[in-house]
Amino acid sequence: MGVPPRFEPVRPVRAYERIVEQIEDRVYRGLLAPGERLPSEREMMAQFAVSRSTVREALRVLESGGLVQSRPGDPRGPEIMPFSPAALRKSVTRMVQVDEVGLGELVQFRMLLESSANLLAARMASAEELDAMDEALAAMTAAIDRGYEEFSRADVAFHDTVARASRNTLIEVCSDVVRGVVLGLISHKIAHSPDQRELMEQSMRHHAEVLDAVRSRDGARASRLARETLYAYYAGYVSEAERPMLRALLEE
Amino acid sequence: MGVPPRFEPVRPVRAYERIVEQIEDRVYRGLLAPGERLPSEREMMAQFAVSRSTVREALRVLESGGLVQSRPGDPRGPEIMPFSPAALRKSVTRMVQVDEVGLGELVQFRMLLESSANLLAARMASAEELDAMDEALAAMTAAIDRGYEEFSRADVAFHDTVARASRNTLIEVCSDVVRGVVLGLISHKIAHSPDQRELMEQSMRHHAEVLDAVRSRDGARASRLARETLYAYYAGYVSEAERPMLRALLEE
DNA sequence: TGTAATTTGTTCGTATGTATA
DNA sequence: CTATACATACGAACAAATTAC
Repeated sequence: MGVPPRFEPVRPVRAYERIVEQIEDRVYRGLLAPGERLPSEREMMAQFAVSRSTVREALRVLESGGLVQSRPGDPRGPEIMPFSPAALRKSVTRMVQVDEVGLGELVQFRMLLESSANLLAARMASAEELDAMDEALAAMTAAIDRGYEEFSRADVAFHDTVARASRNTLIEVCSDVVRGVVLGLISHKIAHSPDQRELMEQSMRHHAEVLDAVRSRDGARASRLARETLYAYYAGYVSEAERPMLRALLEE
Repeated sequence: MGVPPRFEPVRPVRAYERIVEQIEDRVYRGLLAPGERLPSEREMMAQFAVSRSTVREALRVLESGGLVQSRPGDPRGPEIMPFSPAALRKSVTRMVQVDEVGLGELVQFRMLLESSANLLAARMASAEELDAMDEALAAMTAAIDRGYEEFSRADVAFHDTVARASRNTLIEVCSDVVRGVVLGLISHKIAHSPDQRELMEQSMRHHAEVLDAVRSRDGARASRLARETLYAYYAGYVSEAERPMLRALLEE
């Protein structure tokens, strides 16, 4: 009404960006599905009417986003890739690297993600998914004697199963990403911990409790257990200044 | 123990990737801060001992990740950029575009994010932040007469203030991203809604309630209000099949 | 199995428009 | 206003890798 219509600042659009847009658009519309192939660089050079360097810049950008993958000498052309959380993981990793976020915030975020995942899993999990959790828990138990590496893999599998049972892909993917970043920051500390075996046994008991709550369809308890367990595990690695932030999620 | 050590599959590392790694590494170590400049393409071509095209491919990848920005004719060279959630937003947008996640999951995720943001804001918000929320709410009230565009901007400002008060950058950024994607999917429906004015007034009342709960340091209430408000707003746009997923977050 | 054809990875040289000093 | 240095974009060429016959 009283607001004068204003123009937007323009940034020169480079040739390779137009190519990226066109290809992204086709993928989004489903006209180009994972597994299918893009034309060869020389073919695209002709279709887009640009030089090969320009085509290659576009391909490098698409590749860094995980949308395509090109391999030398492959006459079938660059491959359209299925979705992968790799790009998301890189973004979060960068936030951590440039000190935009610290370990405390990561753990806090993981607490709220897993808390929600457990709540939803308790409500939604199918019999098959409960069985899968059983298996994952058994794998954890068996892995205690085989070292932290193996135990960590089984632990990840358990959390993955629960997250998938939440029936929310965003929760699933974000949990995976944040868990990966947290482990990347402190897994070496755990791996060299003197009371490593006790940590694993304690973890196993906590996971058994979670599974029990999920199976009993007790979402509130499963949710609370997630927060408590994560706090018990990671609070020691978080600076004292950030610890009250984590406790805020416990006293609900 | 019994596990035979296995080799990892190798992917040929291309020249431009090594360049990207070196530059990313310097930025992560703080040796290259936002605002600083990279050498010119010709200079890098000499330092990395590669061709111009290779340097350019690396720069395009870094640019698509939001890490640097180069402009034609600028003799100071490509600029190191501060962190921006643009890359994160793009990843999430892609997940939505390829139908990996639907509106229901997005809204559910937003419910748990804002629920947590409100909970933490009630505990952590400073007097200045409470004042900022007051201002944002006043702006919303004033914007009701100026149309949905303006109201939406004020609404976003309010949520941003609350998210920032949570003192968790991940929550802040993810809320911003998911909110943007959701609005991108349905803002045109709201903009053409016949009972638009009533929606805005209702929204304003809900936000006033949230602010009251935050100011009273009543985290549980602020948290519950976030979930209820979002459900009341967006459930109508979500398919009936997905709606029970949202309700699961209400009955806690 | 080996060979030929095709493709990508990379380099080099050049022309053009643009921003800074 | 001019000179300089820059980024954008083009095109040709060679080596290495992959597929297919």
